[in-house]
Amino acid sequence: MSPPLSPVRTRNAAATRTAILEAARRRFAHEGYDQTGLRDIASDAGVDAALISRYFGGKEELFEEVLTCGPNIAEFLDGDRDSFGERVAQMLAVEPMREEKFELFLIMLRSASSPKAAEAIRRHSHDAFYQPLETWLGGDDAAVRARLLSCVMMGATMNRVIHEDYLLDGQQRQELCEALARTLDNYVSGPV
Amino acid sequence: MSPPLSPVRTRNAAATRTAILEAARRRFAHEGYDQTGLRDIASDAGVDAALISRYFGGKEELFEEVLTCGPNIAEFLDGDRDSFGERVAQMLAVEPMREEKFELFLIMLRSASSPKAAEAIRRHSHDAFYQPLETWLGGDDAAVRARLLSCVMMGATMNRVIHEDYLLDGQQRQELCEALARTLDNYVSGPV
DNA sequence: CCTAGAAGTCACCAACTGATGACATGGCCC
DNA sequence: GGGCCATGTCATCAGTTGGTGACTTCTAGG
Repeated sequence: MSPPLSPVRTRNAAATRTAILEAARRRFAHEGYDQTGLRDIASDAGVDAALISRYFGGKEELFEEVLTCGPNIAEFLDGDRDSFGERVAQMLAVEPMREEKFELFLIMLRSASSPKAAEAIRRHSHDAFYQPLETWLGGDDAAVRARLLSCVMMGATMNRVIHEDYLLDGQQRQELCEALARTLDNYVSGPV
Repeated sequence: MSPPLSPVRTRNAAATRTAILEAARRRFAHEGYDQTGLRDIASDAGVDAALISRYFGGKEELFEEVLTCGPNIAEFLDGDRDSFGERVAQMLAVEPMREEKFELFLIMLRSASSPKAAEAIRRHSHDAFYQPLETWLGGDDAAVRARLLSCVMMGATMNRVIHEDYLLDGQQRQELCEALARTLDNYVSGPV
């Protein structure tokens, strides 16, 4: 599927670990937990599959490690508060989905139905998404606002995953982006 | 998992087909395509697993049949246009998720990551969700409005699936419901 | 009552998965 | 240079899955 990430790597445990983690993250994001086999990850990382179980304990532990060492919501929270909606909407509706920013969403969406992965996702999506978002929002109804934001972000990603944007042309995507931005900004600072 | 749906059924092909379809729909909705085995469905339907392949051709064909014979968006489109937001938001945020109305969403969310099921989902979600919704909305920007509605509906369902509502209490859920209703109604008839 | 064929069951297959223990190999320190 | 241990590979296992063909059993029609 992918070219090897670290072409030169000679018996360097740390580098091998990283290569496995990166390969796993990409696989989990683009195919989901169930559809990703240890042999796939190993092949991408240029490593024998047995090594993964030895390094991480097993597939589930690898998945947890991928979640905890990966990107989180902080990226979206950086920057001007007033342009939050526009920044996020741009990513959700316009930017190509292969972006790394998407990986967290994709992993959650594509793996949430696997019982083995569900608990890790639930925990991580709370700790590395909801909680920071809620704190960033502040105020009494931060929890509800965070949920509303999450609904739109998740739903927009889900729709792109299912339909791969076949249904909307560039113009419509632009309109979608603007509408999403308004909704998001409203959830951030408007009346709930 | 579930009690047999048709306790008395003696060599009645049509009834057996229906029993299999119902069992499959529930399984696919609550566990997803990958996690559901033909043996699980057969067990729920009180039938031998071999019968499923013989009746439907295979798991993929069964899945397609479940989608096409199941509920669609029409249920949400019935009733007063002005109360659309409230009705849908009520379902999304308040009503128990075991409701049959949810099954279409759950099937899509929980099975979208399976390549075998993805194409059927894409097609069905277009034919039995987007298209009717777009027609119902009407107007030049119906496609964009349909997408916006879909984002919120999908996202809200996704969040409930992941977090099972642990994060919100009754009061917050009520606030969430009202906010969702406003957003949905705005997408239906407000300025996009 | 009896048989033909539908309805349902059983045993089994090949493919795949995650995992494990035995083995090979290369780099580092003395 | 030589041995040791971390690093990596190989063969293989047990479990599960979807699928298939041969078999049994029950019902309907004569």
